[in-house]
Amino acid sequence: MILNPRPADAAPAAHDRVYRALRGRIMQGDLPPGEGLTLRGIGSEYEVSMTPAREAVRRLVAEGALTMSSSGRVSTPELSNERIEELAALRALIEVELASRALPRAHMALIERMQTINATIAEAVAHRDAASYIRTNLEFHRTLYLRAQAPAMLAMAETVWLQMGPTMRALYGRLRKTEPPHFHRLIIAALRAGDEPGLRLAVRSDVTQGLRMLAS
Amino acid sequence: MILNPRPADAAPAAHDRVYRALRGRIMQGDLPPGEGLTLRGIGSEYEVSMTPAREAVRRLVAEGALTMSSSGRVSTPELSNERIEELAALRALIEVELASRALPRAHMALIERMQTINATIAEAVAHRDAASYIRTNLEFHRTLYLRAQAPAMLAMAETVWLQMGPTMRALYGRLRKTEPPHFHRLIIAALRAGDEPGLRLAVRSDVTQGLRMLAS
DNA sequence: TGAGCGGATTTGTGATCACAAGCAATCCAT
DNA sequence: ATGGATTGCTTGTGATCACAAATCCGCTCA
Repeated sequence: MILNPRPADAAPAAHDRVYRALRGRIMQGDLPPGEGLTLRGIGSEYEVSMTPAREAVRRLVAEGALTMSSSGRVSTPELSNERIEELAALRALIEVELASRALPRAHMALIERMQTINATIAEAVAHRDAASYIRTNLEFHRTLYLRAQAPAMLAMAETVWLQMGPTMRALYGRLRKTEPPHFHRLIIAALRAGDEPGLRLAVRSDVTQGLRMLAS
Repeated sequence: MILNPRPADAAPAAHDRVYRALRGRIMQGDLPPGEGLTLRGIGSEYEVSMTPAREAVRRLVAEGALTMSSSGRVSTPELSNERIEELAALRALIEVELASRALPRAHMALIERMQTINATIAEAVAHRDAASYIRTNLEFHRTLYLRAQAPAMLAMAETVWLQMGPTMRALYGRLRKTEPPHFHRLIIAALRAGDEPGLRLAVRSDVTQGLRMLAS
């Protein structure tokens, strides 16, 4: 019985390649809010026809990563403050639960890996590299949450990240921040200590800190 | 400035019509888990070509309402027990928050409407009408959550419902239940009393009761 | 100077087709 | 009679095209 008919080295489907490329760019804030996209433009950029471009866009719209006007034009979303607050609240709910579930499985090797990622984040902050900052920050969280063994929850969390991508870029770009992430150290400390309430608080604080930037 | 260029009475786009029809059938448990779907079959059923059928399916797959094998075949998902537990936990997290946000805005008219819906649910239970039960049960919850004024959260909750649709049908179908929903009365009572902790507990209990059916 | 208008262009939508891969029923050899 | 190869049908994918609607740009007229 063949379990995985598609070999790992096979060429991925065109629509999936386009989807992944666009998704990565959106999630790490490569595209500013309100950026317009056209099917023919995407198609020529990735050297495919309109069909796979349309499927990739449709999927991203379904995930909330792109918005579609009533006439079918697609663009990156421009989030209202209310929606940003909602998405931050969702992050807090879901990611606190993910962290809590990951805690009993978080061994030393994982914590050290997170510390390494955290060092990379500090570097990105020092170099004012917003894209690298966002990408590595998400990697920090994902590394922890993968241990929760909860794929549906992780997928939900990533969907929220995706929706906030363009806005995050705009927020961090306007910010003159030099200090490395404070709450990440608290997260790591709580993991070491096996301190579940402390971990929940640290994750919630880290996730909602963007809101404070917004309010200022 | 034209805010909504597409009049309300205009014919909706074909792919959207197909999407809505399939979504409704999946969410209310019309399709059993593991049911296979074909693009040409969907197309002929709704009298459209493969293109809109493909877009509707692609969107439902992105939302987790359908699964796609590595060869591209689509079917309703057969959820593992671990995934059902995850989805129930997500429902508990998100819907408790939605209920909590709706509480201060829940006026008498809303509570009475929910009681009316609850009566319809009792009828569905008495008639052993699983599809009507699921549909009306979701309407009960949605009526409350709409008051939370949190569209992103509501969308997330609906996505979870969608993923559980086929499985819910299978669960309720195998159940020999005659009593109307107990926790719905607790929800209504907590709303009347303005009792937030009680409301949170009642919603959490109602949402996770399916898990107990699964364990038995 | 600016608002309204008309045509040219861009853009999304849906249908159709060619193609390759999957799947199943069939047929043959042992 | 049974296990395995093979043939034919089914299915998803991607390209292309026609079409309608939206958008944009330049012009005109107040």
